[in-house]
Amino acid sequence: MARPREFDPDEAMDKAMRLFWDVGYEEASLNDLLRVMQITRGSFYKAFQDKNAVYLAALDRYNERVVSGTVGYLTDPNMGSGRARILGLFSKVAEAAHKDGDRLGCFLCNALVDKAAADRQAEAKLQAMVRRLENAFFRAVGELPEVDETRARETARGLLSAYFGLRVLGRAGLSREMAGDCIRQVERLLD
Amino acid sequence: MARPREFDPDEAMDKAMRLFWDVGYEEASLNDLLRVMQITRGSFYKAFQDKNAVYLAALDRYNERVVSGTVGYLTDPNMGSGRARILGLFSKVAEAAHKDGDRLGCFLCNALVDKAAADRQAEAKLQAMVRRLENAFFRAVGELPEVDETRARETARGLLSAYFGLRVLGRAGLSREMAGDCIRQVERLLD
DNA sequence: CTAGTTAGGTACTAAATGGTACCGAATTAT
DNA sequence: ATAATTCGGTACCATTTAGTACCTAACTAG
Repeated sequence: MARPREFDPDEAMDKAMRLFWDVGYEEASLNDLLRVMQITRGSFYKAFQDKNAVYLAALDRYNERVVSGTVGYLTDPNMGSGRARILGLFSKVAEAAHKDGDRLGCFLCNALVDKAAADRQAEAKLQAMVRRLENAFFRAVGELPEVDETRARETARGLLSAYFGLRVLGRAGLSREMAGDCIRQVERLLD
Repeated sequence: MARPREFDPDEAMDKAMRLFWDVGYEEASLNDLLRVMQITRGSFYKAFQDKNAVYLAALDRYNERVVSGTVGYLTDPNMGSGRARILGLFSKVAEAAHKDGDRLGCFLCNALVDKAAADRQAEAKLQAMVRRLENAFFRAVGELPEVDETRARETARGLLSAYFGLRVLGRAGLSREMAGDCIRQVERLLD
């Protein structure tokens, strides 16, 4: 009963997420957002609330799309042993650090560093994602032979920390050699 | 042969570094800087070049003061065995994450995430600091029994990644329990 | 065909941004 | 004392910021 939308809000949100992911909240100006989303101011404020709401939505989207993918991979018994899945994840992260000339890194990790303290809503979302990742590692580690619950939790947290560390080093432009070394250390945590 | 400065540029730079450290480059407005440095616009532009130059100087300062301190600790034979120094460093990091309600984290780590891609001068400084830390870990690891050069380099890089990981988790407000678990995993890398 | 409704586009606003100009104040060399 | 010089403070500047107002375009229900 009115004029239909000429853009796909879902696609636009996706572009917004990518921009926030890449450059963070402050560095992404509204004009930058409009450019990558390929919409104008009018459409933006009609379809969405404001910049901050879009940022929070981008975090949700990252959780639903990317984090869920990672959690799914880490906990999918069809993708090999727990050990293989963990190492596979780290290999993919290392590989991504080399393929993306953009050095995207991990939105969660980036956001933890540059937005964590500021926004309470964002912080809650970020902590939830951290917990999801930790629990996914925990489940994968649980499949290793001879690990009790306590040990599995410890290892999961060590892996989580190693994961973020690799992401940060990715932003520093780590060499293939260095990535390999980091992964070899992760391997040692699994023995 | 002129009016003397009424503030200590060194102290002011220190305050500037703290602010950049805490909130990053973009989030620290010039007014914020002037407030924490306790000087006015006139003094700022007389004593320093511009905001970006102060940021770069803050990175240098962090390198000279904090990174050098960490490197010194990691490589000082008077501070116990290589193993003890490494674990001591991680304990201090975990402790800092709890003492600072501010959740400062590590300026290097923060800057890698939110400024790395943007500024070429900053990036060079950051990569130099990363190398210094890696080499410090390498020297400490070299003191462990039964490690050859290759293995020491690998371990050093694993530790570097774990270090940044813990710093990121610190920004997420990690629990004391979680920090302990992460450190226990670091311990396993040293066996 | 028309009235009603919503989207798209743009001119605009108030506030904040980093940076400059320029003034008076404080000091020193003569 | 005075000239020279640098500092501290502030008014100002152009630009950019996120957000709003409002008009026209496009569509649908009747």
